[in-house]
Amino acid sequence: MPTTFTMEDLRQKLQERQHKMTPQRQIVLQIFLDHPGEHLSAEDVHGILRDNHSEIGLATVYRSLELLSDLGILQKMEFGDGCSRYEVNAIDPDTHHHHHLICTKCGKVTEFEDDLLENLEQDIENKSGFRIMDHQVKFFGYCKECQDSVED
Amino acid sequence: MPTTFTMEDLRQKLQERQHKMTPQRQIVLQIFLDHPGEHLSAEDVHGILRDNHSEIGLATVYRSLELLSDLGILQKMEFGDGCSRYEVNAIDPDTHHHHHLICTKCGKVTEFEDDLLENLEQDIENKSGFRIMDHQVKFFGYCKECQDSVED
DNA sequence: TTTTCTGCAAACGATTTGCATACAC
DNA sequence: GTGTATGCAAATCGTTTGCAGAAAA
Repeated sequence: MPTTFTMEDLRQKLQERQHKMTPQRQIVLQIFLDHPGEHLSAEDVHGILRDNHSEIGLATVYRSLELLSDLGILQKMEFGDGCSRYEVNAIDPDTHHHHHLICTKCGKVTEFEDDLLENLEQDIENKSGFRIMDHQVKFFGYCKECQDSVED
Repeated sequence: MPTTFTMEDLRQKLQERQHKMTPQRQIVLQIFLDHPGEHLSAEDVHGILRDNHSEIGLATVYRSLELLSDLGILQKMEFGDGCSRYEVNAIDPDTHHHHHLICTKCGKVTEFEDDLLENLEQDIENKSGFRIMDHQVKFFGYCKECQDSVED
């Protein structure tokens, strides 16, 4: 059982919505499969494509990122650096629960695997009547490396 | 004991950093005190000021919002609607832990009070060595009102 | 009076859009 | 063939910045 999306998943999800499987969309997805654990912006993707000598119009990159997000293949997120960033979702919607640790000094973003929020989600649904489909958690602080230089 | 910031806190924090107490900064803070539980953007604030006939240059609004955030009085956040939004922090850094429930259908953002993440934070610090200062949690799903119309 | 602020207008950078062409189905 | 996607350039929109005048300390 694959833990992440494949090109075949893309083809299938595109078909369901009468969208077309194009080389550009495949390439954009491939970039994310080739860069696990990274949080790529549209410019990042565009730059990687340029390096690969398989350039795609920036507007198409933006359109592909939005489409892949709509299809649930990518997850869109903001880390406060002025642009949207994306990463591949896990296929199982219950497994893609990792949190982001954002260092407010150096800006580095790392991940932390966890599923402790399951209980919390249930609790929130019960108390608020809100039907939760997904969540995003960001922790702000100082990464190991920056803690040394912080002692003020 | 006040649960939120006052004008006097602003004066004090500004002094500590040799910044000046200006009418504009007071007015911007006052807007937030007058609109508890709302998540105002720079444009929102600017619009409210216009309605109040106490207009302030938009650039100044942006500068005030950034300053107030730096002072820890406001909290900056993104809900994916293309602009930064702000709300007043609680004074006690341990009490300002409410989560945001974002309806992906109508876009409404509501709050949910909770402090269940304390344990989680400790756990993360132990396992990752990351020193956590703050966190933000967003839940995406359907609000009560939208659940009725979702049944697909 | 010295330094920091404000307001305006211009600059910016990320993202979106219109449109003619190219391509997937 | 038909409808959707691409690429380009122009437009948009939130936000930042330079600078001269205004105001706080």
